[in-house]
Amino acid sequence: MKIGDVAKTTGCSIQTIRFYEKKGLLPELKRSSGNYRVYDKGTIEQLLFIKQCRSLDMSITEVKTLMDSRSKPDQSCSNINTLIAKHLSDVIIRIEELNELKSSLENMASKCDQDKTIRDCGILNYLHT
Amino acid sequence: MKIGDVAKTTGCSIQTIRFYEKKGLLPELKRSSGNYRVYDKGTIEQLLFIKQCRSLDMSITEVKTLMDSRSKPDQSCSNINTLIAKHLSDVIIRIEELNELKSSLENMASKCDQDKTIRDCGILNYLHT
DNA sequence: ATAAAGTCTATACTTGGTATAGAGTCAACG
DNA sequence: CGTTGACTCTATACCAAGTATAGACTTTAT
Repeated sequence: MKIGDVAKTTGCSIQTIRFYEKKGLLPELKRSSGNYRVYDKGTIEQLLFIKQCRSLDMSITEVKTLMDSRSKPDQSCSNINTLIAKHLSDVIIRIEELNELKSSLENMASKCDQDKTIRDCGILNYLHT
Repeated sequence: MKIGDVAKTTGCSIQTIRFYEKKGLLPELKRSSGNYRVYDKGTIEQLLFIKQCRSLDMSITEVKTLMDSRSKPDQSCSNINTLIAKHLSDVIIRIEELNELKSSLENMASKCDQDKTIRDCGILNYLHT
């Protein structure tokens, strides 16, 4: 399988696949006689795993940690639980931040309507305070 | 006033102030004989304005738009209202995305507890699906 | 044989800063 | 007057997570 096929199958772009490889997320890959990357089913699974993690907003470092764990099947998975718990707590904190932001913006938006001049704009005056 | 004083007064770092200048947010500044940047009260106000906008998560481009508007006091402020409304709607969309993310993560976290091996980790198995 | 499509590497760009290196400036102290 | 220390200058590189090119090479199809 060549990189174009992999891109179609996984939905990752060609550049992204090469980018993940450079970041160390796709180990030990072979090259054809013409120096083309050669992929197998395993790589596709790995890419889908990465995609799944990324869709959950995990960083590449986090994904790498998870993938490294997979190669040590007899170890405890407590660090994985911890990683996910930390990630979840980060998301919750971010939601709270954004909710406060939303209130501020709504408050500010209410200070003005469309039909004023810049000079009298309630939003700009609010920001200028 | 030199850049260090401005940094202390505004709470922006020295590098950040120079960065904003390079981005065109701090116009027409003077230099001392020794080529030091010289600031006045106006610049401080401008920096606080930028800081306020950034604390509302506006992009530098958005801030620039607002600052450019301030120099045309007789124009309508409708584009400012539009800018803020768009920004608010982006924030709301992001909150919704993060709430879905949170549900997914909670669901995934519930698939496992701390005391399993990597092989049997409910989280990894969930992600691998 | 040649043209088109695919792939290769290397590099630059994005956002909003942060962090150096190496050089120059300024004030104070002896 | 010299020199030390604090401050500032420019230029450059770095972060995340890709995206987008240029220019060269390989493979495929006609």
